[in-house]
Amino acid sequence: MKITLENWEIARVLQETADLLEIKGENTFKIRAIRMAADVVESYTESLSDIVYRGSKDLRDVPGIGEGLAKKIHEIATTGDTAERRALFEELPRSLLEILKLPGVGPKKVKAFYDQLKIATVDGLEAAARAQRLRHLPGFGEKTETKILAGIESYRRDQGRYPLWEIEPVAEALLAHLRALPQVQRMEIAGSYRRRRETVADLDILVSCAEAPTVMKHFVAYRQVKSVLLEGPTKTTVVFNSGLQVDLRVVEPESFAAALVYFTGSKNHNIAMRDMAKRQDLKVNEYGVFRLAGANEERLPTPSEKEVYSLLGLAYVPPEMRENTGELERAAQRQLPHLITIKDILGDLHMHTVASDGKNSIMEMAEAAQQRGLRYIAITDHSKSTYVANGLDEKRLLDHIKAIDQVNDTLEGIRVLKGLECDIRPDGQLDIDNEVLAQLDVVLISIHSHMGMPREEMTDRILRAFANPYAHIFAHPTGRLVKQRDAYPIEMERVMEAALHYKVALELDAFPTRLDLNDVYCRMAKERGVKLTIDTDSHMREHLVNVTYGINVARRAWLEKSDVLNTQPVGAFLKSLRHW
DNA sequence: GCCGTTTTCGGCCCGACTGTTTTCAGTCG
Repeated sequence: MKITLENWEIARVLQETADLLEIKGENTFKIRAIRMAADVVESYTESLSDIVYRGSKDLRDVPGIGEGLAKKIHEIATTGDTAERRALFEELPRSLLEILKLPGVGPKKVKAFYDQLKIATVDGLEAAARAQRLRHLPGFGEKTETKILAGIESYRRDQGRYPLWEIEPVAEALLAHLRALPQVQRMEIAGSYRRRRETVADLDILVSCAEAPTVMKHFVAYRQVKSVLLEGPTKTTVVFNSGLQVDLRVVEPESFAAALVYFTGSKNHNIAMRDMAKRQDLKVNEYGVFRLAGANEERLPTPSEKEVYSLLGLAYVPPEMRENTGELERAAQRQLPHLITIKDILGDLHMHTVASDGKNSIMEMAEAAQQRGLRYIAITDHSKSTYVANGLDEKRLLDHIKAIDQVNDTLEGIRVLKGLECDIRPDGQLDIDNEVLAQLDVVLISIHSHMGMPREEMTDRILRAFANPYAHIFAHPTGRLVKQRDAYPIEMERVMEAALHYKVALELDAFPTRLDLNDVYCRMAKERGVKLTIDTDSHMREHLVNVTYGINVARRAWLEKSDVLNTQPVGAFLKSLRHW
């Protein structure tokens, strides 16, 4: 039977294999190779399942994948698992993987607990620690026992990764606290926060200051700090009352740029960059760039991040691109894309009013958009199938069209387009008559019901909707909600092919809980020549600011102005619908 | 297990901090 796995599902099997091999004590470089391959798979913009079934490409052409991993991936794509992983699970209980997730517990400790005390679960470990049985193991002591109990507590309370939009105000407040110190020269939030990932696991704060101890003291005294995990002369780690972990690193001013590159990461970007440095007899670390000459090393000046990259023969790489997904090769060839910015967005094509489930009138939304500098918007209330949102039927929609015309008659400087967010019924038909759709400027189509359909049926349903000549833009294409709801299963390769065929644009819905399409799929669309739109899906005028979260995703997907339809003036934009 | 202007074997990024150690292994990022 043919099974279809998304790339992230294949990546997870590989990561688990790596975890198990690590507990077994296998060669660390082999493990690293598997983890690297898993990361490559997860961000790969072609379906590996598809490649395997079609035989359309040699997996060994993918960077980081050679003979062995190509075989493993083939096996996973066709059977869902590997014989190797099954054998490992015969030997080591699955629950060990959970122990491995505990902070401060790595593969060596997991192995020691299991081999010497037969501990296989987090509960078992907790009981052993409470009974003071861990301290007798060689290399362990009383403090380790205490730390493990604390680690278990934080793991149980841990909410994992936090959405970026939730963390931003927390981060800003902390920066304000630190900025109050006159000794602080430069300060930046680095890590995945700066790379603008949709969620972050912790905050990495970088400060340049000649008096590190003063900054550390001030940091630890912050009112949100609940406990201190590590405290050294240059690095301190604390946990906030909310459970968020925050790292502070203090460096000398001359090292700030190199440290910023290092702490922004990602890890794989750093590894690849340092590897490139080594080939040029250079060394890169968080203190600077050094030229190696025999036993001596000469420190090269790095006043800015741009200099750090430049010394390695690279163009400056924007933080959002630093994921080791090909950006370094492009930087070496001076062929980095010119990433889209918020200023490029001239229109917003997805918003609701009091006519369906919005909080403001057409006029209020238009005025708010105009204040933000937009040149056009589309009012796209729900259609009748979304009855929980008071969706419009044909008659109410026709009245709404008239109301939009009236706003256009009275408002200068912004154009309000007549639109609809039209439901795709389970059979793939749109739920509003074509003769009414024909009177609209912009028709979004989207799925709000029957999300549990099997992958193939769901894909067929979407493709039938694309065939409707009045469908312009497929809104929030996967239906996922960040950390709340997985995407409904679809065959993304087929959806993209059809989008290109019918010239239906795909939406990047910037609403912070959606961010749909995500970064990997947006990049996939760009590579296939499928156009996107970036819209806020606003339900009140205050939501219009959320476009910035869409820009975050777009930049991570390497999108340029030309990839996004609503960067065009309104006339060109309207002509481009179904004709890009 | 991957990879190649040191190539098909022998390398594989680099450093901070902790706890248990008398010089370092484990963990983390």
